[in-house]
Amino acid sequence: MQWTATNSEGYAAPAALATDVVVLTVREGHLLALTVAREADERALPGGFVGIGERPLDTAQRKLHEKTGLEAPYVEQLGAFADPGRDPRGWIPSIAYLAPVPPATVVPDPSALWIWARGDMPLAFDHREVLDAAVERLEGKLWWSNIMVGMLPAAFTLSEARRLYEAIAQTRYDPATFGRDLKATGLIEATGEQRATGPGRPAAMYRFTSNRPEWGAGRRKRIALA
Amino acid sequence: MQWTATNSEGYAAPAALATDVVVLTVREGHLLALTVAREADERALPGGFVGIGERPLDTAQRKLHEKTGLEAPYVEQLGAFADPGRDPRGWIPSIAYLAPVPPATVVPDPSALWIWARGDMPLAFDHREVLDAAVERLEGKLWWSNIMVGMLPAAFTLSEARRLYEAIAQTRYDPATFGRDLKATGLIEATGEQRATGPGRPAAMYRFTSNRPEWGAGRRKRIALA
DNA sequence: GTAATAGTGTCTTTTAGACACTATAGC
DNA sequence: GCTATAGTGTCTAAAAGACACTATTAC
Repeated sequence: MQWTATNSEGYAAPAALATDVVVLTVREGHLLALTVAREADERALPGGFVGIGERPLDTAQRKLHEKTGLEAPYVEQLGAFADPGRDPRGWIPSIAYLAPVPPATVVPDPSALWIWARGDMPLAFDHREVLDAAVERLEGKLWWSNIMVGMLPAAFTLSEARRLYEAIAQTRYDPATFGRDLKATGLIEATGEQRATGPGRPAAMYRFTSNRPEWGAGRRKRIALA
Repeated sequence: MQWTATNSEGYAAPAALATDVVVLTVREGHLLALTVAREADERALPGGFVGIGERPLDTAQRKLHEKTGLEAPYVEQLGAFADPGRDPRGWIPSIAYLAPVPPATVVPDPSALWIWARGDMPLAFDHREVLDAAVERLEGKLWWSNIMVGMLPAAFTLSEARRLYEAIAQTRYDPATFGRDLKATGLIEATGEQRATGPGRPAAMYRFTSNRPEWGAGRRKRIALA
């Protein structure tokens, strides 16, 4: 039995408006996406229904907070997914969001599971399509925007950034060139702090200058082809 | 009085799902957007409601056909606009689409009016925001994708293409460099035909190799800053 | 001292911009 | 011939990649 809705003008209306959040991070060189259990052997992206009078972005941020405890990170809209049949419960368009989060993020939800974002694990609804779009968006904006402001800690070293960028672009960057080019985007600044972890010269720390979606000066970087 | 809807589970639901289409073209060096009359002194982007069981992209293409008689051109999703209050009629999320069309396009609708896309004419709903997003998308993808396949005729000369690219990027391109770089995207091919218009050597004709959204090899091109 | 990580300088390759030059048309 | 548009070749400038070298830490 499907959910249905009729509006006050007498026409069929969507049964609800959903949001889905693609929470991405990198661990051990792999790009991971957060999934939650749905039914037997079926996993889905975290998400929920938009309440009446609620901004869909707020719904997405609320869901992100519930799942990860994270407050601030970067969230950007990926697009609408609204083809008929995408949700077996009825006519439920979904607005998908992309939220990169730091590798250290702990997810309290016991049903949560990080999966390989580039794998082929089947997902509920049209969530595989949504996830693929999210990966493509992250790759495409990597060197052109501050999209990584959500995945890097508030202050980070260039080595730390380089490891994340390498995992996303699926390539290796020369440390010297990487630092030069990331600074050249104009999106980061030195904090003045330093951090030493074990042996070796302490590394200078940097931060992104903005949390809101911004475009950088842009350098072209090679992304490994599938 | 606002439209409302309640679903079969007893919860408030969106009153409808809309699509809005940003139809863009270039005339006399200016980027233009198609608007239609709505109420007294108020203009809006063309659009309409998604029917139950209909793909929103099909709704957008249907509306494009009704307004311009155009069948094939490139249509890509811009995103969802669904903040509360965007439509005075009630809770009506909209999925916006971007459709570049050829300069020669004739719009049969007598209420249709081309406005300067970069102007500041106020529009109904949140359509100014939608239009601004469309312009930014077109600028951003200009040199990286086949997004111009909709705005150029099926076969075009490099000069013809250059004039459109210049209007969108708001800059001047060296004819030699322009041709070299457009070919280098790998997105166009020679048709083998030639066309002479008045004096001067006849120009070779080219076409895009695909009508579906594609990414090119990509060259960086400067976009004039606002 | 050695090993490990961070950071600088600079040479080479690739890409983009500028512009002189050639080609083919109408008149 | 002259003018107008199309197209080629090549020099220069800017950006990206490679890599040698220096710097600062733990041990």
